[in-house]
Formats: sequence, structure tokens, C-alpha cells
Amino acid sequence: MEIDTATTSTTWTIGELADEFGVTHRTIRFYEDQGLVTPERRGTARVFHVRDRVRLALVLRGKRLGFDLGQIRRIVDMYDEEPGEEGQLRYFLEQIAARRAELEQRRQDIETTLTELAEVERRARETLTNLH
Amino acid sequence: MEIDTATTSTTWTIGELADEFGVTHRTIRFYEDQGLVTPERRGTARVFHVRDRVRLALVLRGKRLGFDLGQIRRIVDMYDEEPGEEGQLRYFLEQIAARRAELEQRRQDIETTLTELAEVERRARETLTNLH
DNA sequence: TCTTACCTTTACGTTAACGTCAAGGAGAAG
DNA sequence: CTTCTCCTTGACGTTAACGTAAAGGTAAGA
Repeated sequence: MEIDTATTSTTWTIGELADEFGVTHRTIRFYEDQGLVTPERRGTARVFHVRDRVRLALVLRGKRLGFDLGQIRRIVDMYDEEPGEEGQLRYFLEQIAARRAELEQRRQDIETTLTELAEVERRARETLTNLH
Repeated sequence: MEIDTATTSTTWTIGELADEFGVTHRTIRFYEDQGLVTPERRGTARVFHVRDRVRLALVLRGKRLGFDLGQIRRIVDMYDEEPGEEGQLRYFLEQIAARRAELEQRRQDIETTLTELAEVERRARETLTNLH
């Protein structure tokens, strides 16, 4: 019997998330092992809440960026870090600065590559028009 | 006896390139296996020319971007593609468009992440000033 | 009650990208 | 000739990030 799926559900099964994000169950379970998501357990079954959904999205974005799961975890964990005391906050800000430096290096690499590819493309188009 | 290292050498040994780029001999040899660099052979020894040096730099930039060696090869090979006939040129332009799409997706992901990290940082700084 | 769909754990298999010996060659210096 | 230094070719080892069976639990519907 159906209980409540009329109101857009605020929890998900592993299969729903897998379908939505285009990954396998195995992948999500692996991420749970790594502590990237922490679904509730009802009996033996996993119940994913909004927090898990958000974190999963962040993880997959990290993967698109080519970070390994270690780096990704460090970034994702920043999103729901507890305030803490001064020393910890300063350390936290250092970490953010480090991640940002990596990201900006990457952005620079991308800009350069895009520029170069544009030049390669220009030459190709030139050769192409010269054929006619 | 020394022969000619006064005039900046236009060729390199595997060790020189390894030192310069901060990778091991093994890595460079592996890249040779994959066809990413194609050093000349003098007897049994490898002699790297400017082309290899450039390609190695491109490969390492690709790695920083988180591409796997397959993707990297596809990008790097574009840099010294021969003109060819029309069909090939059109296919080539398609490939460029595809690589560009990937790179732009990544850039978008980076922008988003940087924006979010800035917000996280702002909140951390706020908490920090409120401590005093 | 039986089937079907979806879930579970356990555990070995796989691929990429090198790391790490092992054993030896080639040439310049002393 | 011996000693270094730097190079060479195998070839097996390692880590990350899952893939892929195997074997079974549970709840809804026919």
C-alpha cells in the first residue's frame, strides 16, 4: 500500500538517487563507506535525506572536476562544518584558501587550453575554406 | 669530456625532463608506451626533442585538469594534427567542439564551487569576528 | 501464497597510472 | 681497469574507484 508519495518525498531510496544522478547502487554504497553520505537506517534499508542528496551532488561535481575522493571529501565537509573555536576557525580558513588555490590553478589551466584550442580550430577552419 | 652544454641544449635526456617537470623516469617511459611522447633513439638511449618537451607539458597540464590519459591524448594530438581532406577536417572540428564542451562544463563547475566556497568563507569570518 | 521489484551484505575482479625492485649496459673520470 | 653516474629493459606490486556475481531478505500486488 502506498503511504505518502503524493507530497514530493523528502527522502529517497538508493535506487531513486542512483537513477537521478546516473550512478549505480554500488557507487553510492561505496561513498557511504567513505563517509561521503550517511543515510539513515530503517531496519536494514537505507533512507537518504536532503543532506545526503546535496552531498551526493557535490561529490559528483567534484568528480567532474577530476578531484579524487580524498580531495572531494575535504571540500564537501566544509559545507557543513560546525563553527568551533578560534584556532579551528583559522585552520578552516587556511583549508579554504588551499582548496581555492587549487581551483584557481585549474581554472587558469582551462583558460589556457581553451585559448589554444581556439587557435587550433581557427587554423582548421582556414584550411577548410581554402579547399573551396 | 663535455661536448656542448654551454649553448642551451635543444635536446634532453629522460632525467633532465623528469627533474624539470617533477615526475619520475617511470612516468615518462609510461607516457612513451602510450604514445604521448616519442623520443628519438640513439642506440639504446632516449633523446627528447622540443616537440616531446611541449607534449609532456601539455600532458601534465591535462593531468592537473583531472583528465585521464585517453582524453589527454585526444587533446594533445590535436596540436599537431595534419591538415588532411575535408571529411577529416570536419570530424576534427567536431572533436574540438566536444573537448571544448567538456572544458566549459568544468569551468562552470569551478565557478560554482568557488562562489560557494566564498560564501562558506564569509560565514567563517563572520563567526570569527563575533568572537571578539 | 507466489511472483516481482527492489533492497541487502559479502567478496572477489578489474582498470588506470604508475611504483618498485632486479639485473645489467655505456661512457666519462680517476 | 675500476668506479660512478645515468641510463636501459623486464616484470611484478600497488592504489583508487568502483564492477560484478552470489545468495538472500522484504513488502506489495495478482
